[in-house]
Order: sequence, then structure tokens, then C-alpha cells
Amino acid sequence: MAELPKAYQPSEAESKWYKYWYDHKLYDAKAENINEGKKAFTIVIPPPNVTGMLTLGHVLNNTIQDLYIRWKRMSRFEACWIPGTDHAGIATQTRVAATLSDEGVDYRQMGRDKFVERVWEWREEYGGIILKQLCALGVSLDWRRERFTMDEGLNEAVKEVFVRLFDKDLIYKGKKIVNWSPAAQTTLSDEEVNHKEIQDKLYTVRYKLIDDDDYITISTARPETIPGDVAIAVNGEDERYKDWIGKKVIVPLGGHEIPIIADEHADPEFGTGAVKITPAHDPNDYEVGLRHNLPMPNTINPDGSMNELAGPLAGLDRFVARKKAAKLLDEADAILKVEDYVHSVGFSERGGEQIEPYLSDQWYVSMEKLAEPAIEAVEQGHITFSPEHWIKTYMHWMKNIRDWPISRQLWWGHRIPVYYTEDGSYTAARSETQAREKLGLSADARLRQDKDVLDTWFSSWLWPFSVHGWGSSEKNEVDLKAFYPTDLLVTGPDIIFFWVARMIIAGLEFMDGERNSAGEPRKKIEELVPFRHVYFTSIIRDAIGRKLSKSLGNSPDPLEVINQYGADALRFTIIYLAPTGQDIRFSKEACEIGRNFANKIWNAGRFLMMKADETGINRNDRALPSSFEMDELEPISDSDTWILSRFHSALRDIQRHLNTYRINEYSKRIYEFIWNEFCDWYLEQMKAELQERDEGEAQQITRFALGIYDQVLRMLHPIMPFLTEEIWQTLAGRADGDSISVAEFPAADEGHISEKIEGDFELMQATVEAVRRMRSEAQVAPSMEITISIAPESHRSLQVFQRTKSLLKRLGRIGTLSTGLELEKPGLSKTEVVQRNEVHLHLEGLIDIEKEREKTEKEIGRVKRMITGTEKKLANEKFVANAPEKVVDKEREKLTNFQETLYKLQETLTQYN
RNA sequence: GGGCGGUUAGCUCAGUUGGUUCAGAGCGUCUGGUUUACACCCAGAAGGUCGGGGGUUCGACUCCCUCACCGCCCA
Repeated sequence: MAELPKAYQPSEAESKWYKYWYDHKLYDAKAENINEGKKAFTIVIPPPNVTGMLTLGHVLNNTIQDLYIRWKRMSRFEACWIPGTDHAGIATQTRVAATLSDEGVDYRQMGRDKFVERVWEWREEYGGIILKQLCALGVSLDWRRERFTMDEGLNEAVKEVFVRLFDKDLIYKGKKIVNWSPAAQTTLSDEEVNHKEIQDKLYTVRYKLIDDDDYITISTARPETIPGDVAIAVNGEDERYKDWIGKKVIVPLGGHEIPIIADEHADPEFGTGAVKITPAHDPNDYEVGLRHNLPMPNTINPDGSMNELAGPLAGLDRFVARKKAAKLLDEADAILKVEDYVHSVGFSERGGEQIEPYLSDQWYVSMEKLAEPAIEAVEQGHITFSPEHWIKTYMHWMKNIRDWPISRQLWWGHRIPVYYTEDGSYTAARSETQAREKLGLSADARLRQDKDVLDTWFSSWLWPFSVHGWGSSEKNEVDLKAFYPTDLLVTGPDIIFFWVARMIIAGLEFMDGERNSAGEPRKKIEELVPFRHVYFTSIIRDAIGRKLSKSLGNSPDPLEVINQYGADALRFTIIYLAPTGQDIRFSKEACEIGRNFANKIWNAGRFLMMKADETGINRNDRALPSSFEMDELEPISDSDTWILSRFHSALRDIQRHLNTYRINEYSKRIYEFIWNEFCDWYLEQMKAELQERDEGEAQQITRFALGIYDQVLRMLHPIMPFLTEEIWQTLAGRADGDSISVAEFPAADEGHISEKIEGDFELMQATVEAVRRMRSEAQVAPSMEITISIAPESHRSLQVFQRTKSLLKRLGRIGTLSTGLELEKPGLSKTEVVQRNEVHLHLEGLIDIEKEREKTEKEIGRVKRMITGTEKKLANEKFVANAPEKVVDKEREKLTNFQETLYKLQETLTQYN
């Protein structure tokens, strides 16, 4: 056997094993296996944007998914994890347009068809990058199933859904004020707009009454919209303005006449109590406009510049126009005052520019009815969330749901399947032919398709079933039956509305009547929902709590981190640092946690392989086949029984943590078990054991250790796949195509958990620790062998000490160890009481008596306080009466222990006086 | 304005059915270490009245109220 390097070297192992897994198609999920009684465990990846580059957010998200998929796969589920990417309308269009612009080409001049062609070319070249980057993480995706939200099949599904909703009158065309992005020149949904408080100016402007010298004053933060004013509104209840209603004023930046009207929108408390009404540029004003049947002139161009209706401001950008407007008003002596003003303004979630409220025709999905079953599904627990508190957010949104504007004025995306005749009538259809049929037209009638495309989320919300070709000619009925609903969705809470909520709605609406795994039409909510559980990940921040951003430069490149620390180290660290529901503070240096841990595991393996060589275990005999059962492990020594017990309790905890989605607890428990129990105690103990045993026993002990180690690797594999594969393949000869990733995950067996064995071992451990502590406190040189005598508190303890004598000696570096019930307390010594057993360190001439006295006195004080506290508690009749018997008994036992300890400490103290 | 989350050792955080030998971990600090798996390591130590106040209870870091500060979401 070739010597293993001293430290684990990740990069080579990573590329080697990823290729191996891929080549052997280990992660291809097969629906046939479901029919044979295997249970499916399915996840659809939240499709990253094709334009995307791997971020730590992706790392966290996909590590969690991979962790669950690997765990379930090893637990003999048919694990199906489906990859794909999202066409990301605005982001991709902007990206490609920018590339063209660099080449000196204006995409708008290029024309729609040419441009879309270019986007596809771009996608061919760069669109797969993020998925390749994900491979570096070790994701066990079923690559045969990769989908893209602009695939032909998904396009058909989008059309299918649109037409169905249209025919149910759940999609309609409406003229409303929308969120307009002047940069992308498209509408955005409310969810794509972030509101921020900004510092602005509030202008108080006066409008002169017609045929009168009086003025009415209003306050506005947007003087550039004054040319679009169509009225001044005052509150009907406002005494100040009662007589003004019905009069007319002259708009100071346009000169046209507008009426003063009464409307409840005018808040007497705000500003002067009178407000200007600009229906095309403010949602509230729009409502006022509707109520009073006012004209709605639009004074702003789609690109954010002012149009010809803006008079003197025409042609100027909206913000330039604002300044100009203020200047012109000032010159006309129409401004009474200018104040600082803080108010909330919408910004594009993507582009970051200020949103323009804009009056336009858009397509909407009527949401209220669709939301009802989606509320029910979560209320009744058919879908669960973790952290649970997100349910409230979800419910609030669902119960106050607003219609979803789905049209986007882009070229890149699913074109709206609505066809118009020349005379303006229209319908939604799966094809032109169908449109003609629906409209009762002849086969050669000319039709025009709607120019707009659909919101990207209008394809994403179908993802859990569109990946199986639902709604298209590519439909895979067998897979849909087998792998829908999915089991787990892992995503960020920032897209709970965009995506999670809408997927739930879509599943409930469109899966109704589809076949379930039994071949029956789906009817029950639980078979319609797109997923059973949603895990909301934390937000990753930098070490000082700032959001990661490109501009701050505080966003480590995951590939660089992987390169530096290893994929497993990154995976482990990010899970280890992820508290449920709270932000993660991440720095790449933190990956030392994972790297050091990987190295620890690696070296434990090296150690075992050395011992295997030394004890003459053949490599092919060394580890166990992947079908190996835990029961085949035969413990030889007490320590073997102990580690088996600890292993099963670790397993039990791990299974529980994974089942309850406490993933950082899971990682902590594994870390603690491997490092503190397996390495620090079990392997150390093994060294002593091997020295004492004959050849045959030594081999058996080593064989057992290898067996446990094999199980530990499997337990660890979901979170550290590369490292465990590398070691597992090295430990023993494996058949081609064999892999730890398809070996069976160990099952926790409570029958192996023994309190007695663990208790005995704990006494040994506590004694070793006491010896080490005394040695260190007395500053005895490490190389010096010490003499220890132990006076056990009982025969039982005596037995433990006798059985573990060689362990105690080695682990405590003890030269001479004597134990005995009748043992006399040595002359000058240092003493610790361990579970009522006196452990004496002989220290002729080595001890600082003064220091020891202080220490002992301090300890006596502590124990006395404990005694007082416990006595008080036991003297309290209410406590004894109310507390459970177990708790009271425990208190009594504690008291006895404290009293005995106190007695022994006082005895020690007399020695120093 | 409405809602949600947080405030525990110098730092980052655990602490899930309220029981003080559970006030813990990692990092950092300090003291030792040529123990033949690992210095990406081993052994040991110091360090916190669990944000303030009040309440419920025999008993609260753990439940309730309130205040303060921080963060997020929605309006």
C-alpha cells in the first residue's frame, strides 16, 4: 500500500471522484424503482439564473440539498435531484444588451428576432457556467434531467397554463398604474420593487385661481409632474376649502386650467390639505382620477424622460426636469417654500433605479381565488416550513394578495400567447390555429401576437412539474407520477412571494386530476402540493455582519475558497455556521474549521491503515462491503463496546437533527463525535489496548476499529462527500462503480446504547482528566512519570479502576498506579475528588503548599455554596411536594455527593496546615 | 404605522417540552508539549450576575408583560 500523504489534499480527489460518480451514473433516479416499492425522495433545484455566477448563497443552498439527497439516497430512497437554470428575463436581456453595446451595437436597432437569437447564442456559450461551478461543490444531481425554463417543453407548459387561466377568466388585461423600470423599460411586479426611505425636497407651490387673485397651495415632492396635473383635490370635510370646491386654477407649469375637486384622498393633516392630482403618475391620484372621471395625460416617456406634454420640461430626464421645474416655478414666484422631506420611494430590485409609477395596459393574473387552496395547504400542514415563523409571512401575503402583473416589455422570455385580430378582438391560445378557431376565423385570417413576454416567474412557478414535461408533448407521465410532489424545497426567504407561494398556487391549480404514483387522478391536497417541506436558508453576511455585495468587495468567490480549503471544508463550514433562521457570518478564514476537521478525519484513517498493516490485515479484507450491517461488528474490548454505544447515540441524534432540519446541530454532533469521542478517546485508548493484546486480539481490535470507522465515514458522507469517498476507496479494494455514496447509511440501534458502559467509561475519563489537571497545576514536567493512588468510593468503582488500569496509566501518563479500598492517603499529595472517588497525586517536595491551600479553600467554598443551595431547596416543603420525585431524588443524591466531597476536601486541607 | 427576528465568555454562536454539577462550543488569549495519525496537532487554564425592569412558579437563560438597542419584511 502506498503511503498516504500526511494531510488531506482535496483538489485532486474532488475532480477525480466527481468524474467517477458522473461516469458511473450513480445519481440517475429511476421511476421504475418506485413501482417496485422504493420510496422516492425528490428535490428540484431552485434554478439559478443563466447569467449567474456561483455565490456563497448558492453554496449554502445546494449543500443543504445535496446533504439531504445523499442522506436519503444512502437510506435507500430513490433520490431524485433535478437540475436546471432559469432564463431570468430582465437580467439576461440586460446582460446581452450590454455585451452588444460593448461591441457598438444597439440591441433595439438589431430587431427582436435577431436579438433573441443572440441571447440563445450567449446562453449556449455561458449559460452552463453556474451549473459547472456547482459541480465543484460535489452536487449529486441527476444530470439527465437538466431543464431550462425556456426549453420548448416549458414554453408549451407556460402557454398551456396561460390559456387555462385565461379561459377561466383568471387572466385579464387591465389599465392600471404599474411599477415602471425606466432602465429596463418594462413593468415590474410589486415584489420586484424595494421601498427605501430617501431624503427629498418638499415643494409648496401655489396655483392661482382663475378670475381671482387668490391662490391655493399644495405640497409636492415631484414638481416635474405638474404639467400632468388634472385637478386639485381637497377634503370635502375640510372647512378651509369648502368654498373653493368647483373653482378652477391655472397650472403654473403648463398654463392649463384644472378644477378643484373634493376627494377623501386629500388629507387635511398633510401639508396644506390640498393635493395636486396627476393620475398617470401616482397610484392614489389614479384612483381619484377614476372616481372623478378625469383625463389622464402621461407626461413621461418609457425611458424616464419628459415627453412633449410636459411643455417646458420636454426632453429632459425626470430628475433633471425636477430641478428645472423648481427653477421655473421659482422664477414665476410660485414656490412658497422648500423643505427637507423624508419619504419612501420604490427602487428596482434588480437594476436599483428609482421606479416610476406609470399608467399602462398590462396582463394580470387574478389571484384571490387561486390563493384560497394555497392558504389551506399550509394551514392544514400539508406543507411545512422551517423555520416555522415564515408561515406568518406567507399567510399575510396570501390573505392580502394582489393581482399579479405578468406582462413584461422585454424581448427575452415566453411570449404572451394572446392573438389579436385586425379589428382588435383577441383570445389566448396554444397556437395561432387554435386562436383562429376560438375567434371563429377562417384559416387564413391575419393575427397579431401580443408583443410582450411573461414575467420570468410565470415559468418558474411551474418548475416542480414542468421539469417532467407537463403541459407539453414531452410530458413524461411515469416520472411525473413518481417524482411529484417533491419532498423538500430549499430556498431563501427573499423569494417566498416571488416563487414559493406561487409554486404552491400553481401545484394546487394545475396538478388537479393528474395521475399519482398509484395511477389514480390526484385529488387530495397532499398529492397536489409541489413540495412537502420548505427549508428557508439563512442570509450570508460577512464577518462584521454586512450583506455580501460586489461593490463592497466582501464577497468571497466560492471557487477560490474551494481551491484554497477544499469543497468539503466549505460545505462543512457553511453548514456548521448556519444557525436556523439567523444570518450567517461568514469569512473564508472560517473554512479552517472544515479543513481542520477534514484533516482530522484523514489522519484517523491514516492511523487505522497503519495499524491494519502492523496487525497484518489484508487490504481487501480491511473494510466492509457496502451491504455491511452494523450487527456484524463484534466489540472486543470495553472501549469497543463504549464507542459502539457512543456511535449509536450520535447516530440517533444525527437522524433526529436531520429529520427536524436542524442542520447545524447535525454538523456539530458529527464534529463532536468524531473529534472528541472517536479520535480523542477511542483511538487513543486503542493505542494502549494494542500494546497489551496478543497478535490475534490486536488484529480483531483493529478490524473492529476499521468497521466503526467505515460507518463513521458513511455517517459523514452527506456533508463531506469527496473526503469520505477518497478514504473509503483507499481503505480497501472496491469494485469499479462501487461508491460510499451508494453504500447504506447506518441505522441507529438503541440496543447498543449502554448507560452502564458509558458510565464506567466516563469515570475513567474524568479520572484521567483529574490526573492531567493536577499534573498541570502542580507543574510537573510532562516527561516525568507520576505516582497516583486512588481510593474508590465503592467496590464497583474499584472494579472500573482495575479494569481500566492500563488505560488510565497511558492516558494520564502515570508511572505507578495503585488502587484499593483500604488505601491510605499518601503523605504530601494533591487530591481531586472524582465522582466521590479520591484521586491522589504523590508530590514529595514538588508542591507549592500555599497555592494548593488557596485552591482547596476556594473549592471548599464552592462546594459549601452548592450544599447550602441544595439544602435550602430540600427544606422547601413546596419543592418537595410539587417537584417530580425524580427531581427531588436527584437533589438528595447531589447533597450526599457534595457532603462527601466537602469532607474529603477538608481532610486534604488539614494536610496543608 | 403593522409584522417578524435578535440581545448569553474578547469574537461568532449553541442551549426544543422551566429543575444550578448545563451556563456550553469553536475561534482568540494564556501555560505546557520532539506521546511514532494529525502543530490543519495534543494536554491544561482563565473568562459571562444569560440586554434593563417587573411578573408567574417551589424553581426561569428557558414562560408572560414592559422598556432599550440592533436587524429584516410589509405598508
